[in-house]
Amino acid sequence: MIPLELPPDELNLSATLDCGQAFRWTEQPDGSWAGAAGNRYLRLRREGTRVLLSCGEGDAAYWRNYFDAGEAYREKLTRLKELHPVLAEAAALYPGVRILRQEPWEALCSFLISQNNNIPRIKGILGRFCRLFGEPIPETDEYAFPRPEALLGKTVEDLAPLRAGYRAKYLLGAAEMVCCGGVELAETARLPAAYGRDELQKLPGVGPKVAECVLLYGFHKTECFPMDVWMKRAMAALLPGRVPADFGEDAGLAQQLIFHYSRNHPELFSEKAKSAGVSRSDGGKAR
DNA sequence: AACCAGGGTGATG
DNA sequence: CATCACCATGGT
Repeated sequence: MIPLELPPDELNLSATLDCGQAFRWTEQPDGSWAGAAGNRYLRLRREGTRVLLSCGEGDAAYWRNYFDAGEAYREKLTRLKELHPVLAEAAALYPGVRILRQEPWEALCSFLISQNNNIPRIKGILGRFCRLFGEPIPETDEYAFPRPEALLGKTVEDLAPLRAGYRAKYLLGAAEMVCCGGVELAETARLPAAYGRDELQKLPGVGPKVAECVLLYGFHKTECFPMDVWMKRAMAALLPGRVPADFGEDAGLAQQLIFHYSRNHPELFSEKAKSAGVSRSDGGKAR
């Protein structure tokens, strides 16, 4: 057992592990969580001001980094609350949302699958992807996330059991370019986000939104701000006129808070609000 | 039976 | 540069 000293307002397990940034975690009947990242399996649970990790010392550093344990999110929230009342409300409702430090290739595949898809099915496809092409994780029923090399030479027919639909060819294309040239993930990690936006969008199936997700969740470029349909609705309805740059170096965390808030308040986006908000080109500033 | 789901692509004005 | 059908699949 590895204890992490992270009180609930520094790490909210459900809000972080089941909020659409990672897709391999499930809450257990007893309230604990189980899941995998990369080639590691983990069970964890909250106990008071600590989170207890069921793993050996050898994996402790990996998971500390994964949960971004070196960062004080309380201070980040304090800064974000100053920026807008809606952020203050969301931060008060959902303290402990963190930006996980996932591996770039895993994040890339995850958000390739995410396009025009829903979260339960994304989880299903990624689970089958790991089971089919990943190595078993010893002493567990889980499988490691497949390395891109595992896809070289595969065909869309080989990926048919995933039932990923037209997205299967995106996985194959990404593996090919990551392994054999065409896109530089190492440079993307080293250089500013602007480089990565261009670089990642060379990949088939990667547009602005997927690139932004991969940069934020896979490369921890914290100023990135993915704009999906929910975020567009939320911005128009709740923060009209604001743009991602307004949120600064932790825009990604602001995005996560707004996303969480809007998914938990669907009534804010009734049919009337939708048509009044999204389609308006003035950003909601008009009278 | 249509419509939607953390969009992207390619073809048209 | 804005819009639009289409893309596979599964759930309402």
